[in-house]
Amino acid sequence: MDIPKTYDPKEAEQQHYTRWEAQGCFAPEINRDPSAPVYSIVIPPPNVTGSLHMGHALQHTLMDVLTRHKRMCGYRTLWLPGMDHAGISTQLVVSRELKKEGLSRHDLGREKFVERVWQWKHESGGQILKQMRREGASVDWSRERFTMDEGLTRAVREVFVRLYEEGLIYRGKRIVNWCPNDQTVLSDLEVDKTPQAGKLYYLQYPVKTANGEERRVTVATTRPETMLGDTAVAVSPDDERYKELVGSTVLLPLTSREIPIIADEYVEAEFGTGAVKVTPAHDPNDYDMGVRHDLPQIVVIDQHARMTEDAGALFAGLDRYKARELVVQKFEELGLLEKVVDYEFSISKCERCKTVIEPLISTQWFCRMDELRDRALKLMSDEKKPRFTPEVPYEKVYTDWLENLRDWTVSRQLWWGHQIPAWYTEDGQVIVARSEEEARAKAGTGELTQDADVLDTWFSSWLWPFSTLGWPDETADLKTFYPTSVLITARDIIFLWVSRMVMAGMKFIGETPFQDVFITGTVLDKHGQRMSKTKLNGIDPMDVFDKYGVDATRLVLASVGSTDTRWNDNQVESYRNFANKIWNAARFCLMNSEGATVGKGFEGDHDKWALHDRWIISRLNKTAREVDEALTQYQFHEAVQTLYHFFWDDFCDWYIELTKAEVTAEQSSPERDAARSRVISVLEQALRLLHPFMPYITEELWQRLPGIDGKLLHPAYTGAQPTIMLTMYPQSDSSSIDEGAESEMSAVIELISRVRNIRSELSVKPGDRVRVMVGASEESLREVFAANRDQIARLARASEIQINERLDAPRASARAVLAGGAEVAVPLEGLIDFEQERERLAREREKLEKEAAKLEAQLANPQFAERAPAEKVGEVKERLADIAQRTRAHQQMAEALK
RNA sequence: GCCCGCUUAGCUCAGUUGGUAGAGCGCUCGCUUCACACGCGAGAGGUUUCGUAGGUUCGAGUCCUACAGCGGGCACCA
Repeated sequence: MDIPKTYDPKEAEQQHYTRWEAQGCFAPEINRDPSAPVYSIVIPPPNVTGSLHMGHALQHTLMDVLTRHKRMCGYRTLWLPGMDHAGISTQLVVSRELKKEGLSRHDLGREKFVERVWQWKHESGGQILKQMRREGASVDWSRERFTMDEGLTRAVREVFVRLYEEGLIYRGKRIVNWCPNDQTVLSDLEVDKTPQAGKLYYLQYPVKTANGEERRVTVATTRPETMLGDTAVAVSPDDERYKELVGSTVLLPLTSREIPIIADEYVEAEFGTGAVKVTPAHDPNDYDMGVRHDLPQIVVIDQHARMTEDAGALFAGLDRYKARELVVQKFEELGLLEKVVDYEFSISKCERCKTVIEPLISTQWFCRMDELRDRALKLMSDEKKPRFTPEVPYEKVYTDWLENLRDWTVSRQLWWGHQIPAWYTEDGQVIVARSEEEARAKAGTGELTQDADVLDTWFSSWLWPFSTLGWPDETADLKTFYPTSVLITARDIIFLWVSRMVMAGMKFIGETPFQDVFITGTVLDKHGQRMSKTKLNGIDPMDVFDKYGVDATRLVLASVGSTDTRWNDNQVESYRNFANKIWNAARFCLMNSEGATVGKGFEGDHDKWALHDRWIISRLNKTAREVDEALTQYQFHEAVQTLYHFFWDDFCDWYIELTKAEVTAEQSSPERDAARSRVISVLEQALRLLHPFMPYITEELWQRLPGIDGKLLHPAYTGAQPTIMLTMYPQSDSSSIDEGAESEMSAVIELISRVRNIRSELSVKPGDRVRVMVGASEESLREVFAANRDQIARLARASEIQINERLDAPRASARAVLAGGAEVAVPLEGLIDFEQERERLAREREKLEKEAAKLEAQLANPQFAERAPAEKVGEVKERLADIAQRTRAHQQMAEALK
């Protein structure tokens, strides 16, 4: 048998994925059971411009673990992949490419530019999907979707038309977030507020008084250039200082305008000077005030962030920052600049290009959210859907945000995206329709111009859970896979995406798009910083795959789950070692596989099996149960820990060692065949348990096991090519969980450990065999030790094991106490240093005494005995009795040394 | 300003109905024992202890209150 000593992940990672894919293992159609339950997940569509980062790898790992697990449990499983067209990002990427050729998108024109984007998409887009194959993601590629696909575009138009017809979508003139660089409007969610050090300018406006008396009102601003568009000065209605001025006017410097002083609740008397300049055309709060007081809106900054004609001849055409300097300079010359102070404030920047946002009044399309919002909130309050994991804090974050939701700006001044299905007649009539033909029919004329804007990228994403399944058609996929089972995503798109999907799902299907929402943690760098492109502190998952293997990386990511975790190569290394351990355990089984058959060896009366066989089957079933429970509750870390310890501690450290003598016997025999079959069968079950987490190594090893064929597949997949991913996930059988075997095994393990401890502490040479004398008053315990005499001798490196009712060891023996009142002694004539041994025993006794003192204090408290449940009191008494027994034995041992 | 999370062994983190503090890495000692040195065996390490101070309870890492440090979200910012 030619198996390398070290597992090389690369080979397995190259082979199996293409085979799985080619054989259709990822598609739900592989399941032949018409009554099979359904499990479905839609991927959060990554941007077409994106490449794989740790956040994706984390989400994908969790989705794949769940999908593979359910598939092995016989579910009709769909994990649907796809991508988002990512309007602004993609347009930026392609524009940048054009720029290298000295062109702008305007040079090409809209049609050619969009063609160019599609070309880019085909050639360089979707790197991430290739990388997903390496991750082992078992997505159904036959159902891959893109938000600009024909079908999804149809869904977008359908939704737009329906919402428009219901009056939920409307066109209006409002103040919006404008990015002067990208030349488009942005929703509030696409704007980053970043703190910035700046200046606060105190400007004085002369008041026009009846008697010609000189009086000035001071206003403060961080944007002096906007004063050119001021149409009022506002003060608090309760402010005594200004009360008499309300109703009078000020002469706005640098302009020939006279503007009123108004009173508005928005102004806080205590803040700043208590007087606020009001620029309705360039500030959202001022806009609202302007509406309240019917103030004119004077636009002084245009879409390129340059000053308009209305800003006055002196300023027209200037950049906003140049204009700022000039305004300040002019105020200074006029003696109206009171002071300039340093000031820290938040500034709104475009999420994509980081340009400072300019609030502008503009005509855009909006979606009214109150009705949609109320339905989502009701779903949460009445039915607690969707169920968030972790529930704290995300359920509250979600509902709080919904409660304060405002209308959604859905139009964007871009070329890449879903063009708004609205047409205008020559006389300005608006026709909203599913197609141009429909629009012509509605308008009764062919002379139509389509709205030039496109829809916000999220306007297609919010339909993703059903548009990908064929909606608005009543497709079989929609009926089968909607609602999806769970959504796994990052917390930063709960508002942008998760909440909107719930609203769209309720509105158009009448049902929540997913039962559960699992929010992943964030993978941070080793200093606890977020990984980001600008900080260059990101760790590329592909590099980690190359270095440690995909399976090891997946275990780390599964352990991350929902907690923020600092990335640490040590952890991947430890799981790389685990993969190697699995490899070598299998290597051992395969080197001793002659005569073995997977699935055999555990025949006959369970009670007659050897202890270690009953024990490992019990451990296997408990592990299956715990993994199942952990996954049901999305406790991925728990599942990984359980599997790790089952495989390494129970299976490798104990089961293989306990059976080694039988398995490696030189003479072939039915007993040897059976022992070999048992160990390889347990291995096979363990590989199945591990498969959702470690798809590659488990498949690689499973394929090598003797006797692998289609018969091992889950009944739902009968007829498929043999692969571990279509076997049945081990189900816990409570009748195989044998507490008796587990406690007997603990006694054996404890005995071996105590002898090993003595050997090590007293520096017995590893090769030296020792005599082990056991004294146990309980007959059943003596029987357990006797039945496992050979294994104990082997693992404790003993020449013989003497088992008696009472311990009768030579004076020169090292001793230890076991549970159940048993004792063990290792005669070490000539080796033992009496003083050293007394000290060792004293140390152990000290530990016992400490624990006993603690328990005694607890029992001595009358309140405890009175109020604690009898079961707990009994437990403490039992433990104390055990310690007392051990302490007595210790005293006798110390006596024996004298 | 409002809301939330985190603070447990040197490091990274588990600890889900309150009931004997755990893992991996690192460290110490001993081993090339015929699957594996990416390994095997043994051990130290948390001041009666889980950021600090109180409280509830027979009993608190776990529940409550306040505070501190770190991190996150939202709002405002003339």
